[in-house]
Amino acid sequence: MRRAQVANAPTVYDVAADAGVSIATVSRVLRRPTDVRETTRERVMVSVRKLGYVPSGSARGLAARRTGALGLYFPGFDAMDDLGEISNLLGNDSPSYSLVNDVGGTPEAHQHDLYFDEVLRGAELEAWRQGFALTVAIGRGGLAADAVRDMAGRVDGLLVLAQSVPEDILEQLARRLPIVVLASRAHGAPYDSVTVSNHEGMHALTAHIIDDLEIFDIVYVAGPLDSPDDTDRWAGCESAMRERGMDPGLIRVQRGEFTRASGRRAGAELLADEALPQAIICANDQMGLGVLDALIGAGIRVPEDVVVTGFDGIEASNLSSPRLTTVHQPMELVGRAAIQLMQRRLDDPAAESASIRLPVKVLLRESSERK
Amino acid sequence: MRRAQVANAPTVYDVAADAGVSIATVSRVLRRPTDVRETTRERVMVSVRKLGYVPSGSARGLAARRTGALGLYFPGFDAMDDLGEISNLLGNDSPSYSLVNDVGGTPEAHQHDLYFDEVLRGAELEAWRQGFALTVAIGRGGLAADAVRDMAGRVDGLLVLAQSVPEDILEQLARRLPIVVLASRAHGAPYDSVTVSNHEGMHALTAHIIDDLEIFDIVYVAGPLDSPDDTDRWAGCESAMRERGMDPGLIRVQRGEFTRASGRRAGAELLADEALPQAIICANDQMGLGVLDALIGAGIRVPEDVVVTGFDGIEASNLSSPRLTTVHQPMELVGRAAIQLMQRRLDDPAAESASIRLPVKVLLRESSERK
DNA sequence: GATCGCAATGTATGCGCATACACTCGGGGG
DNA sequence: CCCCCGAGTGTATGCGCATACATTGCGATC
Repeated sequence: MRRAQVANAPTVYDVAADAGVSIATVSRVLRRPTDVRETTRERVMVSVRKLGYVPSGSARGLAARRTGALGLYFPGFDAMDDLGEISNLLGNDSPSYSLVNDVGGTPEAHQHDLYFDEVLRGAELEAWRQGFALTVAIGRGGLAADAVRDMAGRVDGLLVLAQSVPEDILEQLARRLPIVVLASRAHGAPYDSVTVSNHEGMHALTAHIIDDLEIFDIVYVAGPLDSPDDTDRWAGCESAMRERGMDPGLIRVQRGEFTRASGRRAGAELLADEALPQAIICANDQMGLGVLDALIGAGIRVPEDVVVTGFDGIEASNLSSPRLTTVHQPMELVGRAAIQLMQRRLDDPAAESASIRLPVKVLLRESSERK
Repeated sequence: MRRAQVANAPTVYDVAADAGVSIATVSRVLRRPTDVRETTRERVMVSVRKLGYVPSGSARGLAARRTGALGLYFPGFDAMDDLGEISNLLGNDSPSYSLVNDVGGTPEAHQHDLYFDEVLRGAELEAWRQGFALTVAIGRGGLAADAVRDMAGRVDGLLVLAQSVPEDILEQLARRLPIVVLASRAHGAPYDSVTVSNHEGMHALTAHIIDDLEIFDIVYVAGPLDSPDDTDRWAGCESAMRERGMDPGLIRVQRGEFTRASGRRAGAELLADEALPQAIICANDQMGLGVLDALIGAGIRVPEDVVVTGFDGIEASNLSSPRLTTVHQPMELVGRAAIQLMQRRLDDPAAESASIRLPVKVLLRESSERK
C-alpha cells in the first residue's frame, strides 16, 4: 500500500494514477519511449510535468542494478585539522569586509589541488558525455578507507589516484566493481590505468639540456620516494644521461615533497654550496617554482646563471618570471581517458586490463633559454 | 529467493548466512552497533570483512529514504563543443611527447573554473565533515535541465550557482528537496542562499581609490548584465561615489563578460581614446588582468600612469606583475557555508529560509600603489 | 470468418536494505 | 512460583522502480 508522502514527492504510482496508466507504462515512457504509443507517451509526460515527478535515483539504482554514477577519489593531504565550525555564519554582525595591505604577497595555493581540479574537470566532462553522474571524495587521514568504501557502495565504478587507497582495500573493492587507477601503471593488478609519459617527457627535457644547451653540471630535485610519477621521471632523466655516457650517479639529488616550500628549501641548500650547478631539473613545477624563488631572492639570474625546469605544466609555471620551462601533462585528458576506460570496462567486464599512456608536451620557456 | 550474483557482490543475506544471524542483525551492526551484543557484533564484522561486503547505496537510500549525498551544480559556459572522442587512446603508437618552443605563452586557464574549483573544495570538505557524499555536475547547454533533474533524483539536497538553472525548474525541484543558491540573495524565494559582501567590498575599494589615492577620473569595467554579482559590485562603486558627491553617471562603463579576453578588449578600447583615466576598476580579476595585459602591452605603466583593480582574489591576480589589487572572496567558505546551510535545512525542513553573507577582504597590491 | 502475430499495455516480482513489530530468554519483584 | 520487563534477536514488510511475463486488441492471413 502506498503511504502518504511526507514531502509529497510524487512517485511512479502517482504519475500512473494521474495519467490513467500502469506504473510499467510510466517507467517505459521514461526509459524506453519508443515502446509506448505516442499518444500514451504524451499523456504520461503531461502528468510527469504536472506533478513535478523526479525518479528516485535509489529506486532506479536498486532495480536496474546500476547507479549510473562513477566515483572519483583523491587523497587530500590532510592539512585540514584547523577547521572547526564556521561560527556565527547566520545573521552575525561581523564586519562585511576588511582592508589588507597585501604587499608581501599571499601564500600560494594548495599544491596537489591544481592537479585534482583539472583531472576532475576532464572526468566530469567525460562522465557527462557518457551519461554518468560523478561523485567526488577527497581522502582525509584515517577514515579514508571508510570513505572510499562508502563511495564504492554507491557507484558503478571507481577512479582512484595511485597510492590514495591502501592496496588491500583496493583489491577487495575490485572484486565488486571496476577500478581505474590514475597516474600509475598497474603492473599485473586487476585494474585499468591511465598515465602520462613521465619517462619520455623527462628524457626529452634532459636531452635538450645536454644536447642543445650543452650543460653537463646538473642537479636533480626529486619528489617523494613513494611517488610512481617521481620514479618514472627520474628514470627518464637517468636514461638520457646514461645514453650520453654520463654517469647519473654523479648527479646530486635533492629530495622534496612536491611542494613549493620544499623547492625553496632545496634552492637554499644549493645556494649554501660552494658553487651552483648549471641546471636544476625539478621533478615537478611547484618545486621548480620554489627553487626559482630561492635563486631569484638570492640575486641569481635565471637562466643566465642557472637553468631551472619543472614538470606538470601548471598555470603558475606560466606566470612566473622567468616563466618556467616544464613538461606539460594533459591532466584534463587524464580524467577523460579514465572515464573512457571505465566505460569500456563496464561494457565488457571480461576485457583484458588496459593502460592508457598519454603524451606530454615539453614546453621550452624563458627559464631555460640560452643562445 | 536470492539469485546467484552476477559479479558475486555479497549482500546482507550472504553476510547473515555466514555469521549465522538474521539480516536485521547485520544491518544493525552496521547502523546502530550499540543495539547488538558485543560478541554478535564481532562475529558479524568478521563475516563482513571476510566476504568484502559493501552495502548497496541504492538499497540503503531506498529503504532509509535518504541518499546521504548532496549535489553541486554549476553552469559550464559551454565551450565544449570541440570535443570529439579521444581517438586511439588505447595502445596507439602516437609519439609520447612533443617539444614546443613556448615563448609566446600558452593560453590562460578557463575563467569561471577557478571559482568553481574553490567552491567545490569547500563544499567537498564540509560535506565530508557532515558525512555526506558530494555529487558534482557542470551544466552544458540545452540538457542542463535534464542533468539537474537527474541529480535531484539522487541526492538529499541541491547546491546551485545563481542563474545556472531555469527558475521554473528550480521551483519545481524545490518542492521535492531543499535547495541552496550560491552567489545570490534569494529574494523571497523558498531557497536558502550564500553570498559574499560584493557591495561592501567594492564600496570600500572605491572609497580607497577616491579618498586615499585622490583619484576621481575613473572607468568601471562591468560584467554581464544578468550577473547578480556584477549588479551588487557596481552598486557598491556607485554608492561610494555618490556619497562623495560624485556623479556615477559620469563614469564610463565598459561591459565585458568576466573573461580575460573581454578585459583586453576593454583595455584596447580605452587606449584608443584620447586620454586614459587615472583608475580602471574592473568587476572581476580576469577582466582586470586583461586590462593589465592591454595596458602593459602598450607601454603604459601600472600603477604610475593608471591604477587597475579587480575583484575575486583568484590566484592569478597574485602572480601578475604588477600584482593586482583586488577584493578577495572567500570562495572555499562559500562552499562550506552552503553545506552548513543545507545541513540545517535538512535538520529542520520547516525553518525559515536563511541567507549567509560572507565577508570579503580588500587586498591592496602593487597595481594600485601610490604615494 | 477463424487464426495468427505483433504491438501496446498491465500484472507481478525482486532489487538490498532499514525498521516496526513480534518473539525469546533470563532475572527481579511480588 | 508466576509475572513482568527489558535486552537481544528474528520476521515481515515496504521503500520506488525496472522488467519478465501475461494479457489484450487489432489487422493481416488463409
